[in-house]
Amino acid sequence: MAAPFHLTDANAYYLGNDWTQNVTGSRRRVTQHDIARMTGVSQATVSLVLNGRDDGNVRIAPETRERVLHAIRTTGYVADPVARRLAARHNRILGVFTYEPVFPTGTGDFYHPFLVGIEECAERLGCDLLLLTSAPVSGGRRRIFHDDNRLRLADGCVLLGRSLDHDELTRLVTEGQPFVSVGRRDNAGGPVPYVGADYPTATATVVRRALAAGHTALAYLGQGAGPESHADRMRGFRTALDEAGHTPRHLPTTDRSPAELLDALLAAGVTAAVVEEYADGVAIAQLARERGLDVPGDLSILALGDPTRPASTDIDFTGFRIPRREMGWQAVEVLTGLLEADPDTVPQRLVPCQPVDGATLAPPKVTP
Amino acid sequence: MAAPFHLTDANAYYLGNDWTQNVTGSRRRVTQHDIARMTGVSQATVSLVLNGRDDGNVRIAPETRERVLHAIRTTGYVADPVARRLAARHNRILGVFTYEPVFPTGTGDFYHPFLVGIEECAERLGCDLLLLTSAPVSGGRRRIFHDDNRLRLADGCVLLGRSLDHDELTRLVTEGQPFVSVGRRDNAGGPVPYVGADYPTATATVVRRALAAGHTALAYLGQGAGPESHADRMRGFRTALDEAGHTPRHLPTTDRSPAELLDALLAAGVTAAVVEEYADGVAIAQLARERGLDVPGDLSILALGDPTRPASTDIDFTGFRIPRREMGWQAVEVLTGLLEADPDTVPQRLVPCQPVDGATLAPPKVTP
DNA sequence: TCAAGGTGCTAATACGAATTATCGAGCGGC
DNA sequence: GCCGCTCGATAATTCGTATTAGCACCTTGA
Repeated sequence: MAAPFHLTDANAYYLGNDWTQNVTGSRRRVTQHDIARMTGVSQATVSLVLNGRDDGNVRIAPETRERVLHAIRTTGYVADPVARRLAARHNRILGVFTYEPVFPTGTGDFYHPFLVGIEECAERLGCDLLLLTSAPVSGGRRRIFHDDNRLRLADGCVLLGRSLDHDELTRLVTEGQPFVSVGRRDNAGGPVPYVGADYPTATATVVRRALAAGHTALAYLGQGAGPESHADRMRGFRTALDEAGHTPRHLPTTDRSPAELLDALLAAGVTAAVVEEYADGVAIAQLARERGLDVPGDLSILALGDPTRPASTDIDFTGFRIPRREMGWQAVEVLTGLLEADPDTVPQRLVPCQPVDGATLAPPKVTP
Repeated sequence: MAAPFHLTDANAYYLGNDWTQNVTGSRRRVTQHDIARMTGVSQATVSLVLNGRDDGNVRIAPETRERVLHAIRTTGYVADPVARRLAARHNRILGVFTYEPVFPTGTGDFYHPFLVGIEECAERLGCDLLLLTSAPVSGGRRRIFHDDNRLRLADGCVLLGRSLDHDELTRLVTEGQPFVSVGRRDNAGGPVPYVGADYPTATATVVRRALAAGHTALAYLGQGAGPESHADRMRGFRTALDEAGHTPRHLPTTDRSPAELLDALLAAGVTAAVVEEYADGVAIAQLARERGLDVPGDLSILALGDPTRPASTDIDFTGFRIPRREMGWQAVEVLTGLLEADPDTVPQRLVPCQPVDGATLAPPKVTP
């Protein structure tokens, strides 16, 4: 296969075929130079007019300005963003990098809400979004850094992903690449600008609700370690229980079937299960009901966030919602703040999660 | 200012930290010029080595090549994609323009499947995607052309939208902007490269199934005109009925309530309704059932494509599925084909729709 | 010994816009 | 008539890479 896109003067662009050549037969786009020649001024003047410069050092006669603007209007000239970026070092384009496809096919469309927020904010700020889809996959995930990395085409970059690669993060920090991480937020060769969900607070709040309902035997189901998102939930869980003077129990889920987990819960006399992974909550709840248990009567189940894996259920879990759209929005805010070196921008943010009332929390039954 | 490894109070450190400066304190990246000075060669040589040029006109001594490569490796030099693009006049970036937000919040997420296909193909081809989100809204929709249009950053552009603006399309053609329209496909000041769904064939197939089931009184519900997607369906409908020698009936939906439509259908003795708009099918079916009619026993309903407006129902309509993902994929293929001026690329394509068996088609009851 | 040919590299320039130092013209004041 | 000043615009340079013409040097061969 011939290398696609190898466009030199020898082929597409300049050869002019029916499909990419314009009606006048010319193959070059209009440049500032063209405008300049048309209006009898210099390229510099065109640039100055375009940028509305009219300060102390630079003055353009209104008449000239009008002539130039008119030519621009009639030719439909638009500045080449690439040249602009090279010369001015910015182009109001924001990169978006994910470690998985941005538009996943699965139902558990994890990135979508983030993108909604990112797009909303970008649109409001007049920025375009560059999806770094070309990053080659190696070792099962996309890599930011490779031989033809186009990150720098954008002014800065939003990183989306449940597990960002630590080394790549480090390299970004080291190279001074402006970026914001959505989710991941530990240091990597320096402080990392991030927008995360406030899992500790949200988890603690949920746990306190369970405590208020009368539960004393609560267990945390999940890893409780590894990614910050997990460790943070566990931390919130611990905090709330410690406050109340109850023992925090931890039931690791790795390599255990829902049945084993449920058995373990019941054997330990747990009345409220706090599940890290939504899908685990679904499995446990279904199994419990199949066994004739009442959820939440016999067992309350609290879900720490929306599904990240596809999980279909009609159960309305009590817990919280991860503010993904809001996080996307704020990520763009942080990024543009960094780019403008705005001292008022807080570059590390935790966004509160939204509590979900749901129907899986009830006071524990009093053991006879 | 060295980055501390342990932060007791991270916030204290944030103040005054330059978040876009790299660790060495220098803001400048390594350039080919730097490499050249380090190795005692010229910038041109570095470029030649980097591009692996070693043909008739250009020769580099293996020893020199190694020296340069070594310097590149130790400095971690990466070519600036911006400068590269400026010189090469292409950048493997494909623009994606939609007339509505790319990531709609509504449930009827119309663009998503297209985007999935577009991204898949772009990833395979090593292209990045530029979402033209900064297009300002005027007159209720986004405009491609405006004073700070960034379309030209991309090599070419995929146009998504149920109703592309004819004038803007014309301008794209006139200016010789490489683009592909997904959906719309009439000429606009010249032939328009497009990827569309094969509505005529799909509709005719559905109608033939109804005919095979014994229906003879079929009616087309919908505009049947206007956007090509509507006109095409109508055409397929007509073709299949003409073939079979039955009268094609048309029931325009504009300004008519579902009740009126159902009344009209029944009054005309129609046994199978072929609905242009999924949502109309839902409304009619529900109403019919409320009135005690059996769907499909008393009335078969055939849906010509997936919902474009949000419509929730548990009815499993017989009809066809629009191959949106496939269309997105092929749009990228066409676009890159145009860019490469590949003579083998067919720049106007109709993709077959996937038949859906469903449960809303049954033989008509024999009238006593 | 001199032309022919090959080898290895560089100087110069293009790409398109942004920016700065500078220049000429016009004008008023003394 | 000259200085100083403002106004209006331009030439020249920058950004980092790609490309091409051509130069200097070497080796052959006759």
